[in-house]
Amino acid sequence: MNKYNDDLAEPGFKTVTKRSNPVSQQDVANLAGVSKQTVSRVSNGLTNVEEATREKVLAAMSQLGYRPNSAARALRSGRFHNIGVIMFNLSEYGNVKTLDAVASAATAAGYAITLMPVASATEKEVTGAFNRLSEQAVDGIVILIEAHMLDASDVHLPPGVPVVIVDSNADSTYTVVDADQELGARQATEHLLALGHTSVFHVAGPKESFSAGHRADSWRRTLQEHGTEVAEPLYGDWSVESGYRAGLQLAPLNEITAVFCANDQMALGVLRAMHEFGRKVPESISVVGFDDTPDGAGYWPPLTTIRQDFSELGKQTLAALLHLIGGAKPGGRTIIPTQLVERSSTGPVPRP
Amino acid sequence: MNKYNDDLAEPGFKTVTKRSNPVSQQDVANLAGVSKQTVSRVSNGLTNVEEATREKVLAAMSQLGYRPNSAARALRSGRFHNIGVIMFNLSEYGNVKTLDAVASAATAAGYAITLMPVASATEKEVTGAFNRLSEQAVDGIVILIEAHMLDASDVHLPPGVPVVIVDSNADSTYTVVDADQELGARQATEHLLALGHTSVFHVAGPKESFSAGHRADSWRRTLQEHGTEVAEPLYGDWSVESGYRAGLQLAPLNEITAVFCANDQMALGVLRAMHEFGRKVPESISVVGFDDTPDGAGYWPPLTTIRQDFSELGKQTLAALLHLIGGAKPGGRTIIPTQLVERSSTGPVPRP
DNA sequence: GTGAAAGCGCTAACAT
DNA sequence: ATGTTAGCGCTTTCAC
Repeated sequence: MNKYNDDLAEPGFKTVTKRSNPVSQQDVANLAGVSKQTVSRVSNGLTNVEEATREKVLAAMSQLGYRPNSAARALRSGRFHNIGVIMFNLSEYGNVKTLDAVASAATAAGYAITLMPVASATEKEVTGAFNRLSEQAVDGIVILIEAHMLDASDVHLPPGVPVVIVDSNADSTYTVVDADQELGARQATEHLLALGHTSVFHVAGPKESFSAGHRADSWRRTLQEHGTEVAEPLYGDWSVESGYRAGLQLAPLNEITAVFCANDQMALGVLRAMHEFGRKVPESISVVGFDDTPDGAGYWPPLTTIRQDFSELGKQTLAALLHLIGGAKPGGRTIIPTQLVERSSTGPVPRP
Repeated sequence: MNKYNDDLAEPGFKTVTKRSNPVSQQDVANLAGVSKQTVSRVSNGLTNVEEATREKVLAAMSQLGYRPNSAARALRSGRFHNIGVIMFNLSEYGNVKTLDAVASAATAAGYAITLMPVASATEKEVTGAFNRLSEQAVDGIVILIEAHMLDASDVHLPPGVPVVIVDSNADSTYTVVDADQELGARQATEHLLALGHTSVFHVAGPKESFSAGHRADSWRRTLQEHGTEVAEPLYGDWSVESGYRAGLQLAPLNEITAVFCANDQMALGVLRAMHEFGRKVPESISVVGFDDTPDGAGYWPPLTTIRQDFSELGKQTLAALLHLIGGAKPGGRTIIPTQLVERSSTGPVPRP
């Protein structure tokens, strides 16, 4: 089972075969009987090559199995057609979904994605990842980490490299793209209020998270605007388990008839706690999530939640980054609206 | 909202700022008053540099904000310290989890990860991704696509580039790393049989999937070995929705008291169908999943499932690839064992 | 339309 | 311990 494990310790291998495909432009040129510049022209699709020559070159290329060496090309042109993504937590649905969208958009635009995972969302880790990434050949960097440490003042990214931060602080001097956390929390809260609930309890995400903070703030503000009382939220860590623990505390409290959870997973945990305690959802208590994960529709009961458009988020992120790479000035904020998805976990306030 | 959208259409930008950090070894050398070769030595941590010189160079480096140009380094050394990953479906838990593990192990070994998503698991797409990847500077490639099209005969990967295929066919001429699908399906089936169920129904994954096929085969074989009857399985597509549809068909059949689902999500769908129909789990019917997704413990009831060790899978994949890069011959299969996780969705056969 | 020359930033090989 | 030379594969510039 761990037949290779030993080698993981070594930082790279010493004895190494050279690049497997050492067919150069020169080789192609020799075979085709032209100069390597002509091969370069064909390779780059330039027009000033006679059709007959082009075909000779193409034939030689495929015969030899030529593929351009991107390192040489990048060295020469100064551009890499490669975008770095720094991520913490490849297990969170939203991040992965956003990564997926960024990657698809990047591929469509002719860019590859270099992934740089960080073990923890600390300043040191991110700075380190950033440095490794700028040593890798990237034209720009996307930071997919939502945490307060990404305050512009906290983390020192070497200037000059185009950066877009997803899901972070509004006051950043970087370019920021984000889902409309405020809107989403407002939609959830007002949906519950409109159903007749006198107040809405909140199971919040971790305090270090920007988006969790924004959702909690907006929930509180919405409640205040409607003149209803605001109870201190319970804080989770996005996990099902933490939602379950929160649900266990909430279930015995009959005066609580509506809960807004900062993500779908914690909502799932709350649902489980309600089932165990015997409180019916939505007859006795309504639950709303946030994210619209694909599983939500399969929860029991199917979960009412706030849909984040991660695809759009990813697209916009890449677009903003390409702008930066194209020479645009950093800064500015792009906000993607959210949407209420009404399923069966919410209902009218119970008659006492 | 789509302030940048127009630009996504263009394949790359025309007007482009040059690499933002044009500090070369030569610049550092000038400032430090040494040759650039010495800078190179310091940069690569070689020992034959006097301490005083090293410090001068280091000081010059940080003053200038020098970072090595990996393109030049790669061009020179023929190695990129970069591994390509071809993936379909960044939304499937197992794939993402494996990617995460591969990425972490790669980072630890000094390699970056280049992600190459494919829109569909067709031969054409994978071959295309493979080609784009070998133009990008990668030392080796991991293919994270489980589908029959990845038969060695079906897809033609240019030879020479080290490749490891995860979760694919045993007969491949490539190096293959896989979870022990057979063992997992056997564990699930025997767990149910041991509980006294006379037979076990199967909700299978899509027919194109290797792992789905392996799980179904092993389930069937286990049943046959125990001399119990085997009903034709229902086929889903891994989604909650497809599990729900299968569950709707199964719920009215009282003779079915045990269901083994090929993944957790379809099990979730089955659970929902049982709730709707009013069949109690596990009192009236037992359900087992496959994967051990983090949400499973929050399902109602908490899901008994088969745990795949995706972290180990990812680690072994990277290790195998590094071996290949180091010059090892391709071929061979590494199998990671699975494990039964017993929670509350399974119980003894109901008394009629 | 095509070719020759130069050089991107780096490291390996060979000086000293 | 440090410097000098050469050249990785490619594109850009300038000839023809």
